[in-house]
Amino acid sequence: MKRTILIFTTLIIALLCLFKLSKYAYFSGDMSIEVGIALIAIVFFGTGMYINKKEVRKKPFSHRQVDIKKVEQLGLSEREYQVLHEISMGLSNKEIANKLFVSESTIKTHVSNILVKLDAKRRTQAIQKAKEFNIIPM
Amino acid sequence: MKRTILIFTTLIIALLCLFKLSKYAYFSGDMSIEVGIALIAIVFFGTGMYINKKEVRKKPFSHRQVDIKKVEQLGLSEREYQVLHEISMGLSNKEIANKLFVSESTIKTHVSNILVKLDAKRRTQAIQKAKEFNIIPM
DNA sequence: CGCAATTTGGTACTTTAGTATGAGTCCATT
DNA sequence: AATGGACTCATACTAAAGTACCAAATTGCG
Repeated sequence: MKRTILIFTTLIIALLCLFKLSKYAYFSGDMSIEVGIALIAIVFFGTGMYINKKEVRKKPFSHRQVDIKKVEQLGLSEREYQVLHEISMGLSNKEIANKLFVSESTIKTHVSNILVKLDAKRRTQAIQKAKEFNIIPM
Repeated sequence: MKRTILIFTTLIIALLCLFKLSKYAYFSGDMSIEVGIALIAIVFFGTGMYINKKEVRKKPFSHRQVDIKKVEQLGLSEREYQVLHEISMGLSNKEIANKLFVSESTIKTHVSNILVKLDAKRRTQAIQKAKEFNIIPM
């Protein structure tokens, strides 16, 4: 964060310098104006990308953590979320049923509800969506 | 990639418009010049951050690259790897068939071979194993 | 060229997945 | 006590997925 402030300060100073320089440059031809604008555009474009990349690098795993809020937002219950997790581990309905000590029918019901809530047609698509929503650990 | 080109085209057009506008604005006061430059700076700064964020989102696990050696090691053919990728995207056999312009039978054959080679019982387990082997982008 | 691997496609079959519907239990809130 | 949500389970059904086996076309390579 300190770094961002520093970069911004430097940028503002650079901008002010450009203002001063531009006052002299404006009357030395039309080309320099356009070149100047293009330069500013490129510099700020690059800076924007640079700062963003820095931010992402700082927290490379933050967006990969489980987003509990998203789970609530989707209306997934505790049990449904459990089942979703087991699905993502590649288990069949029967295997999940054995693991959670319930019948396969129950798992089927849960899976159907999960598919509706995640707006998925198949369990594989549910895995993909869950990944996108960051609600399963990858 | 197409999107990036589109955004850049729009930006260039916007820039050219600004050039035209600036020619009239330059002589209507000193403030407008600085405001104009600041605007360009902000717009390009924002665009830079936006595009970068998009790119990062597209390949959030770029540092965990696809292990091509592992693909060969597992004996997965080019086509099989393609199909595996589509499976991981949550597509059904029929959807994959349509996407790759082949019959569903062909996809079934590929899937069966994939499951044997990955030692998986289901396609969901194949996805899980593929993740472990780092042979699909996560 | 000829061989091997890949890719494609089919049929017939079994298994798993998913839908629809209904219903009983438990538990917290009103 | 009643209502609603979550969890459970069942039946009956349809739709995918997956297996087994076979076979033809294609492609890459020595």
